[in-house]
Amino acid sequence: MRKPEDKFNNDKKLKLRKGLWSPEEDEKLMKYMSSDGQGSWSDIARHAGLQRCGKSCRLRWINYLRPDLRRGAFCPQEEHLIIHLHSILGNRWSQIAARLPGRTDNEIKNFWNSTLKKRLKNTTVTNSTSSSLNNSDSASEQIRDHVAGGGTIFPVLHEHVDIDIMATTSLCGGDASSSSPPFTSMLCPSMLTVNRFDPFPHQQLNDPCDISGGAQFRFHGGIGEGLYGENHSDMFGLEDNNIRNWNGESLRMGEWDFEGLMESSFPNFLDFQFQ
DNA sequence: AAATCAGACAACCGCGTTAGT
DNA sequence: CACTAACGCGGTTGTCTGATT
Repeated sequence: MRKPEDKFNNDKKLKLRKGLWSPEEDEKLMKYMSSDGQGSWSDIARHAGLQRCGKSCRLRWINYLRPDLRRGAFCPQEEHLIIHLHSILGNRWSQIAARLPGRTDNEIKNFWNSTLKKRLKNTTVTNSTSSSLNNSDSASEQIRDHVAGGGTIFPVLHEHVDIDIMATTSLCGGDASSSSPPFTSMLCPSMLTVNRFDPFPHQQLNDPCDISGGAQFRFHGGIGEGLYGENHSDMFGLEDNNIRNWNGESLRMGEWDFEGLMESSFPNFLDFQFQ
């Protein structure tokens, strides 16, 4: 046992709040995390004066209050990255989130289920009238199968890629040559070998693509220019034999099963040519 | 203007894993 | 080694909000 239950747990049994967080609760948690943010989550919940279980506090912090969160709409680049990562990793949202700076697994999961899945399904239906799509994940499964078989996702997705690349310029602002790169530069090989990403990238970047002032990342136009400015920090979190998630924690549980696949699939990704 | 619907997002729940005793 | 609290993840549900009728 990590820590014996103490008298506090008798108190907490009175009643724990559930449901949406109030601004006051947010403030309490924020204040506590910024000053004494240590210990187990149940400790934090108690000491911050919250009538919440530790689990709820953890979730609130990770998904909403964390200062390094990048909030707002997903950039087209992020969308493409999610699609590709999902094609490789499946519903391993935490692993996908670990490669998208400032995004949470919950956010990505919601985005996938509410937006991308439908869009991909439509695209796939449009592109392959011969195949039937009976279950809700068939679009991503088709993509995954395709990637696993050595292909790229682009034959399936090229229609909306064209659209999104067009949209990139207006959505992300800045000059199109630097902030709206084609995929070939977005996924340049250097991204696969450089440093793991900085957990607080907003401290060193000023990105026109940023929407809300949270964590940021940028895409440069040229091969050899990496992400995260001068650092070439790796949004894919690949470095040596160590990988960390967005909280800076080491990943566990067979995640390396996917890293090889990740690396081997990205060169295929680069085969794509814009029309 | 009110009712309904759909999409997006926030939060909870259950389960597997980790780690301390 | 067994037990158990804490943690982390993915699936699911609940709530809110804007669009449509």
